[in-house]
Amino acid sequence: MIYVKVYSERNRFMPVERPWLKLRRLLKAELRWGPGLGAEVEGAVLQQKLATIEDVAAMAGVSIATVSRAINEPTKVADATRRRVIDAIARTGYTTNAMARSLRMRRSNMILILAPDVGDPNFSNILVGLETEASKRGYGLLIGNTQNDPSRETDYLRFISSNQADGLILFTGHLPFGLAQSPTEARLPPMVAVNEPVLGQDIPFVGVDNFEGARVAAEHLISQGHRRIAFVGHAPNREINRLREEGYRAALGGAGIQIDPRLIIDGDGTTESGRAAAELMFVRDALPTAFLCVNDATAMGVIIALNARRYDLPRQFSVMGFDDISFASFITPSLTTMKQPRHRMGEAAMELLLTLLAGEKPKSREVLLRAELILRNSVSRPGN
Amino acid sequence: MIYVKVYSERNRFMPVERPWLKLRRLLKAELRWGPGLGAEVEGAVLQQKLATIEDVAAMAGVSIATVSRAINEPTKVADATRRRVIDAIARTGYTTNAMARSLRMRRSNMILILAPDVGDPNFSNILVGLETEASKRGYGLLIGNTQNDPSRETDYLRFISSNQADGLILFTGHLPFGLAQSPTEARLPPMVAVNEPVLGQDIPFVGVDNFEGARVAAEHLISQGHRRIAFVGHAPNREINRLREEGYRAALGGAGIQIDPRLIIDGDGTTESGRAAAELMFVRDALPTAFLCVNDATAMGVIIALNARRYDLPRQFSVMGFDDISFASFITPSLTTMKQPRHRMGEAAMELLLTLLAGEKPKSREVLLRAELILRNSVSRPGN
DNA sequence: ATAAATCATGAAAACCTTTACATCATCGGA
DNA sequence: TCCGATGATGTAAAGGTTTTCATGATTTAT
Repeated sequence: MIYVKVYSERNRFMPVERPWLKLRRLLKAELRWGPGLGAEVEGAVLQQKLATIEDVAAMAGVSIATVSRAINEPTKVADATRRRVIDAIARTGYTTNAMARSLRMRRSNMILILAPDVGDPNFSNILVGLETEASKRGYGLLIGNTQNDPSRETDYLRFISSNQADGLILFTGHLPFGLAQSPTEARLPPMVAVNEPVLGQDIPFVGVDNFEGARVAAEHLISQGHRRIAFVGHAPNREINRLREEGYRAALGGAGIQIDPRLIIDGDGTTESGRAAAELMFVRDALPTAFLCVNDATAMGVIIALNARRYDLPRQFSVMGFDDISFASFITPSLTTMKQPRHRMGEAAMELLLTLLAGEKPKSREVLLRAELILRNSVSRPGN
Repeated sequence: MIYVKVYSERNRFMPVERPWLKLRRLLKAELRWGPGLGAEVEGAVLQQKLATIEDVAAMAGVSIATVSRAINEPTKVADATRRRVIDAIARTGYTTNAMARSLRMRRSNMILILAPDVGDPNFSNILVGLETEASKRGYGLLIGNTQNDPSRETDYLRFISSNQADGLILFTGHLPFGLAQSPTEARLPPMVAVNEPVLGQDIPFVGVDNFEGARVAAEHLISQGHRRIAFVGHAPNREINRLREEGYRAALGGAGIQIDPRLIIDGDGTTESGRAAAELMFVRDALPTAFLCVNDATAMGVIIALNARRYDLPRQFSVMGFDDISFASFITPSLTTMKQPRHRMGEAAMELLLTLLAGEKPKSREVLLRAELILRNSVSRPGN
């Protein structure tokens, strides 16, 4: 059904002659550039108003269509003409108005980044990778800090729905609230989840292989001779924690080590949870020789607790983290950990999103990068 | 002078009748919405094409001008009409196309952030403040990572010159290369420098009062009884270092303490420079009782060096930093330092920029916030 | 009762591009 | 010599807003 407006008779206005509007348009060029531009070429950039494609066209003596082509499809214009246009562009200091272009092309060359906490150093390093790849391909980055607030998530989606952004990078681990209700995926904007996958939805994902990384970490401890290895950060409803714990279990299982359930300790990934976990070990009186922590923050908590109890690390206890956050190397003892390739994660995620955006089929909708074992001083052979 | 195009006779084309173009426009609404929208209201959002203001107008039975007014100046339309429009907006799922709006309004409600290193945690915390204030005022943030590369700086300026961003927040401490040559400030886009001022140019600035902060820090050490206080991070051509050293000198001068020039040590603010500085002290054999460091990274270097030499901190040496970076509390001993109000800096900078953007006169073109003394465990009375 | 001010609304311009369609010139081949 | 293909370029139509000016109707002031 088409909605048709029916005007009442009294409302059917007749257009009025307003010749000055036309006149204004004709005078525009002069109003803009003022007299003397031709002579004072250098002065062009001094004008307050920006040059438009029309100014360039007039100066080069061609139509605006030709100017546009000279810029966007240079092969389609004759050499001599192109030179004139380029010259005119230089003289006027013309820059394409991105708004007009976006309006016409229906794409903005902008990507919206939705992150729960922009201040998180883990995030900001990935951001650098995202930025590298985006700017290489001529895309700009728009950042949205949601603080896990659904209303802020919805709010930021306006950039998508208002055409201000073409695609979406998700750090939040869940669909933004405004999109969550959509029954099918068909209407979702192009997006890629990074760092944390979106569960239950088939959203393209770029992240680190947490299972494999944790397995490598645990195997390193085993290779050093540890048998009683605690896992700090049990949280089965958090995907990252769950996968890392799986990796830990796989490694121990592979080495034929029975896991003492008292060595699996809850933790939400904060430094404080690590500290509490270590204390709990002493209460339980079921001490391990090594702590494999779900992340570096947790590991730092463990180390702080052990230091406070005056243990000599790593002689009496080994500790491993995961992430390689920036101060992992500064704590005493410096932390042996699994390094996340954050820069590459960012690049890979942006690459995947831009592929999607171009309408091409990506090689794979899930990219898992390997974490790298970083050897420092928080791990040694047990029982010295 | 107006550039006038003179067409040769052969080029004066006559427009051709192409009635289908008109037809296409007339059919647009139906093509877009398909049949049955009226009946299937909930289905409106399911259409691929987004609703435009015209669709809303048709559905509400008013002109697009009235729809625009109902949205932007609600008081200017009659109550009954406004309700109809709002209803139609809800039914179509209409969102204003930001590109069209920006094109027309000549402003994008976007702010470009130019930072040398987006991954720097110091930066990212300020960013959170910027974001808070910006999103409160309906502005979006566009980030540009320049890595101090002039060509990247110039490149990012395209967002300004193409109207994709209305204003600029500068973290770089200098004008972006593309703007640097401009002889007068008149042509600079609205911008605010944050964290580091732009020297030699009258650019509005928001930062911390480095002089005052360093003075408070030094006075704290003096109040603990220290007299031989080293300053680590002498670098007179860096504004921040210079000011903090001035504050240190002012405090010592105020307390009547002669400064031993051997206690002033070069440093570029890196952890490594702190470590080297501490080593140098031992070489010079002119040991202080306390180290006032130009920033926390330097202080960490000093602490690492002293720990490595098996000194007992803070009993044998006190160390103070500046910044309160996130791991200042995790190193042993935890670092007494001056906390930068980063969140507030971000907010204040954005507030200042938006004031400028609104064409209003700001209260002050320079905002200096006070750093806060954070007492931890790296400072004690000397000579125990 | 009439003139003047106010109110609600519409038509069309303006913002600045890109691009579909059209035109003319030129060149190569028959 | 003529015809078709190709190449260079122009015209005008989108693209979706906001806003100026105009119009009648209604209210207020005289």
